[in-house]
Amino acid sequence: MRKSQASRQTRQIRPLDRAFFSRDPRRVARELLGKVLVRQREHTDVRQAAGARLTARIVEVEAYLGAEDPAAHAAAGNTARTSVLFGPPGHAYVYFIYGNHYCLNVSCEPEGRAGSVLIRALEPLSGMEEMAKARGIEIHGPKDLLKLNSGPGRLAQAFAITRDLDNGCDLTSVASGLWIGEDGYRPHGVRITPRIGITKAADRPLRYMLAGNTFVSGRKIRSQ
DNA sequence: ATATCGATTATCT
DNA sequence: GATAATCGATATG
Repeated sequence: MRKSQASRQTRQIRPLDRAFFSRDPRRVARELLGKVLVRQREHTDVRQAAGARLTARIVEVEAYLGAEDPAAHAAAGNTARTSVLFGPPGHAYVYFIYGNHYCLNVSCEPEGRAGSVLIRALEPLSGMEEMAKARGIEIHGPKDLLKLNSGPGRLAQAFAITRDLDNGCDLTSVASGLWIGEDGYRPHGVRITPRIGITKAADRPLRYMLAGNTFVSGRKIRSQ
């Protein structure tokens, strides 16, 4: 077990409140590191056991600053696609990209402003078998855990996040079946770099990650 | 080890 | 018609 990983311990998880998200996305991004994404499916049949609870710690995010940020989808204005970004904070903005992948954001700032945070990588805590099944892979060793949630498209697939089902859902509500919570974990260090995979405003330092965490997306670099 | 490329579709020009 | 907040496979040193 590498010491760079965040704690695997899972205490009780309590959802974050709306005020947490009603702030500048840079602030929200930094403070989301170490929080936990939870997927608990509703079961419609009483005789059927509830699905496994999927939980994973947020280790990498990016801030998007709203209408004035050229790299943000909100720069195109309030359209059918981006309306969630302009709505109340703490809601899921799910978009489809490159014909293949869904990505999960959380809306930030008070209603009317379109800042958001893109969730880029998670460290799995529970439900790894379910995640692997959703990803269409098998886990044979510790290295395979890196393929579950390290990358925005991957984590969306692992958590079975789609636009039809999850866009606009309230991430502060346990009843949503998809929410973000706090389990008492406190990050040790935060590292900040430019955002990944964008062409506009590509130099701004708006990518936040837990320093040295193994589950951050992208290639591994020695000496950090 | 890094580099390049194809997949596949919603959205905007 | 072009581009995109990506991933995985393949090629090459």
